[in-house]
Amino acid sequence: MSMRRATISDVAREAGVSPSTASVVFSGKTPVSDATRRRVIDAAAALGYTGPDPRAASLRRGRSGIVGVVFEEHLGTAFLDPVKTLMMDGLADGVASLGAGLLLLRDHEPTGGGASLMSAPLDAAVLIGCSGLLRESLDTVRARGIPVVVIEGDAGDDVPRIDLDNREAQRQAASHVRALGHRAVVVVTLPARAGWDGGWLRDDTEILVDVTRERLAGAMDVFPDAAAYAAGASSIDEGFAAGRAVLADPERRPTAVIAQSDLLAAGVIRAAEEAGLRVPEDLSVTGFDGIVVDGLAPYELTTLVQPATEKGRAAGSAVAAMLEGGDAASIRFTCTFREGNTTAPAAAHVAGGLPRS
Amino acid sequence: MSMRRATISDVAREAGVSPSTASVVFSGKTPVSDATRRRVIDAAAALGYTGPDPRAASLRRGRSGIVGVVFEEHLGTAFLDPVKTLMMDGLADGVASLGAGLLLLRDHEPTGGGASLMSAPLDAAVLIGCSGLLRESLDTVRARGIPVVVIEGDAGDDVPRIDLDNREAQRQAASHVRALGHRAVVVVTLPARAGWDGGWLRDDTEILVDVTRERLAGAMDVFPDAAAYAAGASSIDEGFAAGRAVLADPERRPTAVIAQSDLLAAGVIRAAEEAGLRVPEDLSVTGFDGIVVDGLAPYELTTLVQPATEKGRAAGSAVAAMLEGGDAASIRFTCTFREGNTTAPAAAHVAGGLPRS
DNA sequence: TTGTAGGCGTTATCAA
DNA sequence: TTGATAACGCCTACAA
Repeated sequence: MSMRRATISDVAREAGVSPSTASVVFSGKTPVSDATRRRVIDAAAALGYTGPDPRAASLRRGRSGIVGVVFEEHLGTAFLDPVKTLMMDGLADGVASLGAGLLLLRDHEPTGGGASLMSAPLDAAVLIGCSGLLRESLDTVRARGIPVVVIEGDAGDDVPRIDLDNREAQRQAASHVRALGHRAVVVVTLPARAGWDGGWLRDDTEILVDVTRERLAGAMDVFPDAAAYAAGASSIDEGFAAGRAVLADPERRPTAVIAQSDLLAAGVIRAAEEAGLRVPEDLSVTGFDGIVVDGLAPYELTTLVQPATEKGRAAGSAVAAMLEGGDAASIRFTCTFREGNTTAPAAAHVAGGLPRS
Repeated sequence: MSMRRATISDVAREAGVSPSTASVVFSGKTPVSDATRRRVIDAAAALGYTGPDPRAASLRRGRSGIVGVVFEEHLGTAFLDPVKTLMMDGLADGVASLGAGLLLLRDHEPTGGGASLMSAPLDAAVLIGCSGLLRESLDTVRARGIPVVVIEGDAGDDVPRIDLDNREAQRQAASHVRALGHRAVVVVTLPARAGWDGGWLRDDTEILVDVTRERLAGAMDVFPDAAAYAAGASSIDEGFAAGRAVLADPERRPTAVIAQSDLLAAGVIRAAEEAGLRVPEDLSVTGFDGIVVDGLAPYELTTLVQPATEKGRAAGSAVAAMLEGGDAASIRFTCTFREGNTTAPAAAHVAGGLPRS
């Protein structure tokens, strides 16, 4: 029973046609007479042939139909973030139009053995994030001559990027908060760098994560003196911890918190509730992302809606364009400000000074 | 500048050795003298050759180093579930030892064009879930003669499965609840089938999802008369909705809710808070999964901890075993009961009858 | 330790 | 509409 699998030649022979004709029946690239097609199909069925071997096809065509997606974290960590999850969906769509699938890759292969950027049969690669490892991954991919797109990362000039107007968007939310009369404002930011544990940002703290820096700059454009607390990750729990820290001292409580993600904002709201503060009456909170935060109802965050799915789709399209031989331009997406029920005018009596960090 | 990429033959020629020698330098499968190696490496560098073309190598070897993971939903939906996310991590580990990567596949290709089970260069496939489509996917894969493993799904006898002792585990939690004196208990279950919108289960409701059915059976073993409300999905929001429905009528309120997932349990707790009930004093709640529910602190769910990462890793190992030519046995994992602070003895005065659904 | 030879299964090209 | 031919780039017996 150890007979080898049927090949297209076997099918052709069985059907009494040439291999090229049989091939064409499966690829549909050239007209074939109905009678011939029938014979080939039947022969295939008889032999249990289920179609061309993708490996051979990809060698011949020079395409594997696979796009690598490189994460800098554990897959588990990456997918906990709804924004990335949405991006993946968009990306899946984007490359599907190209007839490709997504291969998950970690840029820091733990076991050393796994499929890697070096050895996977990729047509193209999408890099996500902005760590130092990205640099390395980028070099690998480019050495292989594979088209690459970077989402949310600084990759040098000749690599198309998919970006967001982080600073402008955040400035918009901050302006909204300011227009409501808030003066005592604290920013709760995303991590300052990989391995960050949470804590107040000082003037000399180096912020290595682009997104964090840009959004913070946007907030500072409006509130130059605002203190900023960088959370350990983008999650409700970390937001909660940050919120506790920010609201710890009743004397120095802000009347508004600008959070750099919806999850962080949700955590801050929890912390406010714990401290006996009402949102938005006693504390206004803004988020960033515009995702659905599971379990946050009945709050609707005042936030910046980013087109996460679109970003993924755009990356897919960019990759597709490059594979067609074209040049993919970088794209900068715009966030949309959405007012929810977590911001309200500042109560006059609580306006007070805040410490500069 | 449109010169074709260098091949291993080019490198060999440049280095003054034969192609096979050059090949061996890259694969390391055979000893090569240092001098030769040097020459080959240098030649490669000079030509910008970055290693064997994975497409050609995979044809020759008959292995692509790619394992397909088939989901029955949108990727976004799938990854919102922390359990799946953990499984993916385990799976990534499991197949890495095999030198493979994970290719994301949706069993219901929306655009029709994308990489599919039919055409992707897979060495093996892992199917997750238990819908009707699984059947179809399974047939496709097996027709191709590709090793396959099913996680949490009924796949017929000769397909290795990775399973959980759902019924026994749930029975254990139910027993705990019963030992605490609860008699008025409602089960909040996972969806009864794809497309389920949430609602009470009646005796004649057909439950098409294995996990739902098994866990429910476990609860019914202990509380044969318990009513059951099937949520629309495993999320806090759906749990909240279910909780509202379950707690709606003060006259018929249960003293304990057995939820089939931690996310659902978290939602039920929210609903309880909303209804002015204290957990666990007025209402005991149990979950299932043992994940970290972001934002649930300070509650610690009484729950069944399932080895999600292990499940993924086991699937990876099973696949690896099959690729080695061996037979992979099905594995059944066991959950561990963990008591948190969301269950407490039933208060005597609220013991009351519950309607049978 | 190195080289030779043959084929992995397909498909693009061109001619019939 | 069909068929012959020639790669695609690599790897592995096996021989030297």
